[in-house]
Amino acid sequence: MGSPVYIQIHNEIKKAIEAGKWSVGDRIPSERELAVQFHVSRMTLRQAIQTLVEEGILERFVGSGTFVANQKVQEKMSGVTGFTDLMLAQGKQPSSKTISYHVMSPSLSEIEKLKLKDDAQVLRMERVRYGDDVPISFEVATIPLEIVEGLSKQEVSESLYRTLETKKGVMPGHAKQMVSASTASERIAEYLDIKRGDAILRLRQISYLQDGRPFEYVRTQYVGERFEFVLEK
Amino acid sequence: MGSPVYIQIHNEIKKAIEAGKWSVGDRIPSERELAVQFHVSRMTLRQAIQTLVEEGILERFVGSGTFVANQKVQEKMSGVTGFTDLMLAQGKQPSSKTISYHVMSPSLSEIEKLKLKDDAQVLRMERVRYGDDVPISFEVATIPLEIVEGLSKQEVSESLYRTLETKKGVMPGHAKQMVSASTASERIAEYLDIKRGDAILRLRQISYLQDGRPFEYVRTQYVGERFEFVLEK
DNA sequence: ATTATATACTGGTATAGACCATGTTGCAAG
DNA sequence: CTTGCAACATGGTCTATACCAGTATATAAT
Repeated sequence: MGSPVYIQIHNEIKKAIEAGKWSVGDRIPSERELAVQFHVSRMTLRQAIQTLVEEGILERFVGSGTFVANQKVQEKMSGVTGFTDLMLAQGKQPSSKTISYHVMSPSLSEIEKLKLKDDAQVLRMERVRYGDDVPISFEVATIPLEIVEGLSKQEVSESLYRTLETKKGVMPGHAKQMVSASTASERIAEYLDIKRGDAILRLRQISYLQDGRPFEYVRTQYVGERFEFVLEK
Repeated sequence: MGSPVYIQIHNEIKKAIEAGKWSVGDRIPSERELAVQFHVSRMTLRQAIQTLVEEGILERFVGSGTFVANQKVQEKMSGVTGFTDLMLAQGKQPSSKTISYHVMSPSLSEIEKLKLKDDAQVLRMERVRYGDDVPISFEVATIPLEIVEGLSKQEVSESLYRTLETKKGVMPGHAKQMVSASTASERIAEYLDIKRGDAILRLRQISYLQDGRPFEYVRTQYVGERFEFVLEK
């Protein structure tokens, strides 16, 4: 396992809570107890708890203990969740067509956004996304090769987020999104079944793992007429 | 005196930065050096640095050092704060021209979004917003009349958020935003000094007070070429 | 039974060391 | 002068321990 011990413990505790070992309001064992259970020092255990507190999953009270907080599930999905869940949440059947799928040397922009080493290779995918068989977006996704090593094309294409959690034990953290507007080029218009010059909502998203490493850079062009981005803040 | 040592150190470093001892981009002494200077262990010193990093005042890079960050005031503002602060945060001089300013009966859409009673009146403003004298957006803002009762036109136009806090003691809470893309109509293109058909980023925003009452409904059309919406999640 | 008090337990702070992976730098080899 | 590499510096992680200030609980005094 590559990740630090406290991240591993963080993940184990999080899973235990999700699995129902403790419910909202329950007190979890004390730091000293957990430190023994996980065979680490209390300071390390505290670091794991700290990250869970920062995520709002746990609450601490001196003298009383550490408790499971009442999760506010809300908007945090908006950025970090993928297209698939987004469509399903709106009752639409998601599908996609892969236009290209190549390993290549990254562009300067990709090197910068993904903080790549000069000699790093990336996987670049172009896809058209559909909701109920209507084209919704054209996207170009770039992923450092080291992230997807050992994963099949299907695993990467279908649901990268879920695959990363399951197979690699790494969890997406935050994401940075830049939204702007433009108009469709001839090529994109063809893919999206619209006319050249029609309105396009552009979304550039850099997704980061919990340790801060960027793992995906996606540039998406949404059909303006068919897509709306909802945010709560 | 009562506060923990790491908070005291936090304050001292923060003051030193504000006093100009280090500027944005400067590297501050290493953790080991500072630990000696402040007569504390490195772990304690790290805790002080940690709080400053969380506040966005410092940035850390392994192998390189710890640096004074260029304050990104940005994102949490993005929704609930107004245009004025948004521009100022990006170092641009905000200004605006009011196109219209009328009290009227609300449209059906406005009644729904602002949860108005049937006989309620609203204030509707149309404005063009500029950053450094370049047109950035055209917006239509609708506010229930009861919210702005007793406020001058200037107070409403200039910075509604600040005025509400100061004069009425109510604080904006969350906001819901819907983002989409379209192209400019003839009228809007003229206001924004672009061509008909140019890309427009549309933002519809409903802002709520902390008690959950909606107090503002704004529809903004941003010039696609001149505006980018940055989000972090 | 109620109230006071002592005790045990909790998370919060702090220490002094250690090792690691990565970034920087200066020196040696070409 | 450039290149490659070794030495060094830096933040990141981790240990084992200690004491503190709050909270909860069992115990003793009323």
